[in-house]
Amino acid sequence: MKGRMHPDQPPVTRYAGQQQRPNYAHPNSRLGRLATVIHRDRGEEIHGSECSDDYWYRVICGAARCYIVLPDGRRQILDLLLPDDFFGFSGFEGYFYGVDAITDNTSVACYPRGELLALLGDDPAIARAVCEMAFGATARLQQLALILGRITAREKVGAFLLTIMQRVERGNTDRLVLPTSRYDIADYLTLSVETVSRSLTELKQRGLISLAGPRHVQIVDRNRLKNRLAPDNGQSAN
Amino acid sequence: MKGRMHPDQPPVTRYAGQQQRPNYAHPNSRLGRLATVIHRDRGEEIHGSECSDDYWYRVICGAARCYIVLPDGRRQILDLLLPDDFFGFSGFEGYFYGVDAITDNTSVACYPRGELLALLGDDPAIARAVCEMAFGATARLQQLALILGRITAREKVGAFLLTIMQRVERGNTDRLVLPTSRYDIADYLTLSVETVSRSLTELKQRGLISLAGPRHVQIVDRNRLKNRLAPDNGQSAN
DNA sequence: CGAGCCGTTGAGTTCATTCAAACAGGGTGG
DNA sequence: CCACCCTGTTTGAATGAACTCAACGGCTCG
Repeated sequence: MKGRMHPDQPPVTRYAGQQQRPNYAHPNSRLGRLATVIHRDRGEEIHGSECSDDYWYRVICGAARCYIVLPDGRRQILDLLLPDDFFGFSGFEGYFYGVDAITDNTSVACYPRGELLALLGDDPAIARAVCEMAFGATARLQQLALILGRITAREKVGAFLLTIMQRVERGNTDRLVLPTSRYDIADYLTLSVETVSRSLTELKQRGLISLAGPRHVQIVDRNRLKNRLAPDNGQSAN
Repeated sequence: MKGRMHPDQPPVTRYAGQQQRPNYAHPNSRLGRLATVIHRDRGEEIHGSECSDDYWYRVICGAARCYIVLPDGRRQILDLLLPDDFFGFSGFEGYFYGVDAITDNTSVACYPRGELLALLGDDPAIARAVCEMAFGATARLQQLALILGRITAREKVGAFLLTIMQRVERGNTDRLVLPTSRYDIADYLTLSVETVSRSLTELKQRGLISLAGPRHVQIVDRNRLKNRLAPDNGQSAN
């Protein structure tokens, strides 16, 4: 659990914002002084709902998963956080939720909710920065809802690959090193691990992607991956 | 299609924020002057992606649905907007999206994205208000992702009922008048209409809810509805 | 080497979907 | 008043897809 798990793990310094974003929260800014920075290796808990306060989280380097444990014991990952991504849980008092590192050497800034809210009214720059981070979180959640709304497992996995590729590689290339395990993908897409695995091999066999090791993905046919992965269902709903 | 659609529709003035929120955007405030207010009846389009600008939307009275049309023609509803709810699409350039009224006499304020962003740095009060609206949108999207993450259709429908009940009735009662049709529920939960209908009748037959007309729902057994609707799966995931 | 985790593949079952039909309610017009 | 249409909702039957259970290979680490 400690050392390198996969020799092909990506270097954790890669920049991964959705749009370009200012470099908020320098350690000596007002926002930065509010934060508690936590360093963790893969699989270790960064924060959980048993902590006394509610927090918002921002990944500094590495990657993290924000999840909720459902009443039936399953784990739903609500967000995958790459550097500069921001996330806060809202209205989940009854549930257990938490943030784990998914790569080694991950650093996360934790902002106490109340104090962060109190700062909003004081400083327009802070409010603006927080707004933009919140919009970034909203954008990722919209993407997740859209992916979860897909019908077939192949479509979900395909949309996941395209989305995560956009965030990790910023659209510069067709190759991707996944920061997530199959289990994390499954918990993110609400699929079983087996189905994720089967979908990936099927996408490979259809020539839409190619795999070089479990985490090295190359997009071969972007259009087919984006548009119609279901065999055939052309008619609209409603 | 014109007059009152359901005589039992709740008065549209009911307050429906997730947490208590200030009354932003009075028509004569800076934020209010930015807005274009649109009035629509049930089923009419409020705004769409063919419009020249990107907008953020806030429901003043009535109810609305924010949706995206997927490449396969299906419609995914990303948010149901009740009074004072705020929503903006992010990063869906390739897709068709829109906002429709789902009750008669619905009014929606449309804020042009660029101008709204420009205001953020100027006025801390505006930035704070926009922040809180964005957090509200984030909270609803998290709830949606959590609901979509459920396995069975019964669980999805049950979670939907509890969530929408919380938002419409604010937890004061066990009775609810749904603002949505079965079709809207289906597009929100990514289910077929038939499955939504079947799930509701099954929940009724199990004694978890009771139905008086298609839109009158009463929660009978809140705990069972919340916790385990699947027949039997006690073991934890992971 | 054995233990443990991750990933893949196979076989059988469950469950949501599609296709199809029927019913209820509102509205209109003969 | 009744026939008719249209929308929304419900129910039935059959198909198909993802799930569970199970097993195996690869890899790391102790």
